[in-house]
Amino acid sequence: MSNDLEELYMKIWELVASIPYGRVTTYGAIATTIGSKASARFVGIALSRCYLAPFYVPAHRVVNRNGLLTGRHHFPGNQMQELLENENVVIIDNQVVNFKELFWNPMIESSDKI
DNA sequence: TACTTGACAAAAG
DNA sequence: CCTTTTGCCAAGT
Repeated sequence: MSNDLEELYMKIWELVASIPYGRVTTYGAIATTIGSKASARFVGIALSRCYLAPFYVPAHRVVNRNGLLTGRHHFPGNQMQELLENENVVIIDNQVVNFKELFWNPMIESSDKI
């Protein structure tokens, strides 16, 4: 695997790791923040391989642009939803309630604020 | 090497 | 409002 690719993975993983507790973001937003090198699809790939990350990646805080938990089948059982609920995120019908309010924009809020 | 898949998204019909 | 199309790009087979 090329180093360029690994660097891109690292950027994505780091960004995901910086998502505040109890907040969520989207694949597209991450891709936009990383730059033109990335695409929303690529972010999905990076997360599917987040077990390669040298640190913990809270992938459950990343949902699709509708607030839908499309990545849930990559977690054992119902863990994605359970993890979010542990962070006081309410989920109904595989969708994040208050998604608009809980959405964390990595471009604007990227590390502090809330 | 070629074809298919997919943790996406935006636009068109 | 729902389905299809298109762009995207690495990974798996």
